[in-house]
Amino acid sequence: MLDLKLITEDPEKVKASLAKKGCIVDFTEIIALDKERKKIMAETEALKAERNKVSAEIPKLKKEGKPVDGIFARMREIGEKIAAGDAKINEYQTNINDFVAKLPNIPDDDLLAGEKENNKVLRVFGEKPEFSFEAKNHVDICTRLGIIDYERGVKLSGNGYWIYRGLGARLEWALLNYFINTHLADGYEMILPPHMLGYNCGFGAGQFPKFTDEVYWVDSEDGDKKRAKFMLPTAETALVNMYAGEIIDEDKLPMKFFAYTPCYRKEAGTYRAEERGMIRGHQFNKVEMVQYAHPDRSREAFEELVGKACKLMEGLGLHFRLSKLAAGDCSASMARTYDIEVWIPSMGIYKEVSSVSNANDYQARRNNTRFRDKETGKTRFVHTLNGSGLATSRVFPALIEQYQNADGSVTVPEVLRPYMGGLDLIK
RNA sequence: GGAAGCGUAUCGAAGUGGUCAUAACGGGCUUGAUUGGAAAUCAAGUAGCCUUCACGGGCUCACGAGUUCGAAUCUCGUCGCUUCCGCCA
Repeated sequence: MLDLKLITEDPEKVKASLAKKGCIVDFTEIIALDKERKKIMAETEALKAERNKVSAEIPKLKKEGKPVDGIFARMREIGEKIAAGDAKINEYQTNINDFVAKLPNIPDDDLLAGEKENNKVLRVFGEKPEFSFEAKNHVDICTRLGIIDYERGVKLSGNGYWIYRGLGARLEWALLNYFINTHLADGYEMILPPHMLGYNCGFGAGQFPKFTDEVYWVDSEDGDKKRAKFMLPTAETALVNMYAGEIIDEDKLPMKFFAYTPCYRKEAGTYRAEERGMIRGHQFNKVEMVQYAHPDRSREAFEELVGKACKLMEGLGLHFRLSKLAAGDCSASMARTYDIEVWIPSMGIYKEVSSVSNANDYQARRNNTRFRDKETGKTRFVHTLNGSGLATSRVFPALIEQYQNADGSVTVPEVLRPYMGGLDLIK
């Protein structure tokens, strides 16, 4: 959520910033509405002040036995005016809120405008693996090894679901454990949040109202979405709302968390045929990192999260790259996003395994997460940052393909072997 | 799922239509006094939001609606908590 003050004070600047994200808005109406709202508010509050004053005098007059009937008539009139004024203010406020809630975040100044084509590769890690044999895709390899059961996954839940089994399940679990242990070593607090969340979480994270149709809803028998629960599409949605409405001690910042959860997404629409296997599913595993940072130090927090995600990938020895996203390719809530993309040999492209973002105060404003500034004693909004660390659903196939051998076996990356009882080869 | 009770500041809690919202009373915390230092004691201070150039004004007693000249207080709805009962991987 943007600060309305920012808009009323310098609408042209906000307009230009949002345009970088491809969001074209006109603020003239909303500014006029806000002005009118303030005017009515001033009038209504003057009436309230009068009512409060007179109300305080009534018991005194009654005690003295003076007549109060005339006062009552006047007060009734004031009461009606106040009710009308409040209704008007509410109506305007609701309209303003709805408008502002739909605006995306302002991108950081250094971002290029435009979409994907303006993303910039910052760094490439490792090299594209060369195969002296005909390399296979991960679906064929996994099926042959019996470590992913795509067909029976579909039998259970339909298209977009698969079953990890045997060494596949263990490899998946090894990845997650490797991520978890790394975060623990870095001093992050481990969180296992509920997987079903209330509407307010989706709103606070900035995903609703835009994406209400792209998550799975449960327990909505009366059809009221505000009361139903949805399956979290990422642990960020939970982590970023843990302190909603609270005022945090400045000493506690930065707060660093990570959570493992499956992520549930509708991913509606048809995908290109090449997105086979586990590249895009309705349920995938992810370890998510979140930081609550002091606004003056959130850029450092951002760099830390990017560094951590890269370190995890480097540890696995995979070929990948780090990109800085153009303004229009960042998600709506985010001021800045770097993507980590892994090379999928069979597809000949890089696929996202981690997205690290700084929301600045956008999410904190939506869910009212503040801290008390020690120097001024005033409250300020925190900055929230998140990053995958990492999502397995792309790492797994990349690993299978990049580590495949001529005989169809797959070498287990060294860093994962301790988590798999020392196993070095899946065959 | 059923029944009852409850929701007031940092915590416990008083207030049952106006003179009780910076909010009684008590605890905690901060500062000061006292002390060699501490404990104990004493004193002072311990919301957030909106609005205004400012002085000031307004709002908030879980949330929302209603009754009333006036609501923390009465009525209804929603949410949450506690206890008891039922069910249960």
